[in-house]
Amino acid sequence: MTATTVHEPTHREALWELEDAFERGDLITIFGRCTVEYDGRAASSLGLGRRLLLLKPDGTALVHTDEKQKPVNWQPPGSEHHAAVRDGRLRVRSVRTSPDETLDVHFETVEQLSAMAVSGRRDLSVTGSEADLRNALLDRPAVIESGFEPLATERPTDAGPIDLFGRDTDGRPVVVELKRRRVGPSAASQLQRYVAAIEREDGDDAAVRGILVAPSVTDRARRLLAEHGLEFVAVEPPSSTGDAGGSTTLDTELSQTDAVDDSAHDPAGDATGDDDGEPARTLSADEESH
Amino acid sequence: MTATTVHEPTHREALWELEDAFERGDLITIFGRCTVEYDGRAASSLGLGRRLLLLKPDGTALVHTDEKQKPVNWQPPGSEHHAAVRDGRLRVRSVRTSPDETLDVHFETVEQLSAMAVSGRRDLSVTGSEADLRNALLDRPAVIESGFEPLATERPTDAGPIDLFGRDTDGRPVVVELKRRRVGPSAASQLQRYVAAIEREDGDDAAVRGILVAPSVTDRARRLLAEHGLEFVAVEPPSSTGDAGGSTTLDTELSQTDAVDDSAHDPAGDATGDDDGEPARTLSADEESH
DNA sequence: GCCTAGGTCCCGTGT
DNA sequence: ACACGGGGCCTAGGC
Repeated sequence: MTATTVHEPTHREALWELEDAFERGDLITIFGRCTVEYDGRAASSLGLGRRLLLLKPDGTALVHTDEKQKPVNWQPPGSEHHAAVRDGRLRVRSVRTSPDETLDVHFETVEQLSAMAVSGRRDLSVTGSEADLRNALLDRPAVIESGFEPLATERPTDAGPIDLFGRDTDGRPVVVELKRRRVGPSAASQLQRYVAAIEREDGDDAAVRGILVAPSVTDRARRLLAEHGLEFVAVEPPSSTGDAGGSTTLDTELSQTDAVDDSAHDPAGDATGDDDGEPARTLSADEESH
Repeated sequence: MTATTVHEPTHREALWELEDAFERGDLITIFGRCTVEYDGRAASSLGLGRRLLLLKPDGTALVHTDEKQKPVNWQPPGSEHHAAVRDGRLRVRSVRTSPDETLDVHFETVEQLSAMAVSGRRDLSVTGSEADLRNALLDRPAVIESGFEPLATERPTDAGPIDLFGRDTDGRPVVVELKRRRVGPSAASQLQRYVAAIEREDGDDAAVRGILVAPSVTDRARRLLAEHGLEFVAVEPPSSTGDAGGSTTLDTELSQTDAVDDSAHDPAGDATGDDDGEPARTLSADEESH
């Protein structure tokens, strides 16, 4: 039996169970009527109510209600849990330093307390991240633009690391910013920062191009891109189920790879002139690290 | 008794309990050996292990291990929970649409299943937010700069809403961006976007000033600010316990309000020239919306 | 420890 | 619905 539960314990019984569970490194759930106070980076307080407190052996504390994905109050990993009986209530206090933060949960009554031994893998492999998108594009750089040659990923600049850096067929440097989902103004600004940084650093006469690669872009972001002569290429993230126009299931082979549309990019700079109707291409990311 | 628990139930017993709990709108916890698969905006899978599944009546599903604050897998509010016995395992499936997402948790064995009726307030009042900082500054605009006159908050522009907009003693428009914590490059870019937008819209001859108000700024962000002629004012967020130099406890009265330093801001633009050692001022935000 | 940026971000607010 | 930005964001990766 790896899970022990007590119902309606006295505060003192609950305290004993808690101390034992802390000792064993168990995952602990406490359900009961409680108040919650937090003070640290901000401050908050929560009146009486039935809630679930989750205590992890790594120092995490989570207070959950019946709504929302995020806990109504919490303490990050690395905190220290302490339990005590004060003024007829069970007080569970979770504290950490740098920054100094304290979470206090005062239980008027504990309806249930459980302790469980957790085990097993906790690392999961996620597909569909921006890194997957980057790898897929490294395999098929022509999706960005026919003849695009990748030179570096995460290239450092004064303004931060560039997702993907390369050169176009004319030999002009190209800064590529990747996003796994629809982008807003901040992504446009981010790309603009990087382009400006490369222009300052390389200082070549050749103008630096900036291309935002994402599934789609908001109107405002599109305008901001245009203002700075930046470009946009629509690409669905790998493993996305969403499709724009009866897309086929993801194959390892991308269908119209070299049908990159003959419209030459205009060197003038008022780019982003791709037709709006252009459907986003879907990428697969079967091969890791090629 | 508002919490019911069954230990080591058969899958069929667990299923009955689950259906009842769904019906009652209870908060449910299931602890046992399980695998987890997710497919939707991304995709992931997680091998066998002992974990805690939390199901909320609002459709939220959370899979927690013994580490980290964030669940290892989850489903947002609005999803629909379904339970079934398949291939000798208890399958809990949480599904939502737009975007289409499915979370499957397959329990090989259920060690414990609990259902509890949650109640009580779930809204908490947090102090120390950016809005509190804004209100404090509206009460004491001289903290930003002697003679600064606030004219609008959340003023809309082509680039998005400006936190605080006003005028300096020379009548020049001032864009203020507020941050409750140390800022990096993105905040500098954000401010720059807003300043450019105001310059385009108002189109006055008077140059638009931009001031970033935050507790502190990174080197990179400071350089970016300087490049665009933007300024920085150090202000601690209200209710912060952190102090730079034996700060007093937060009073409603701010101590050296009008000791704003006589160094006139240079109209040239290579600003941000405040001495680095300048200690941040601490604000209180006692009065809401005065 | 700090810095930088991603995230199945979540979440509230406005349109 | 989408859009936009805040968050006690959290978390990972580098330095």
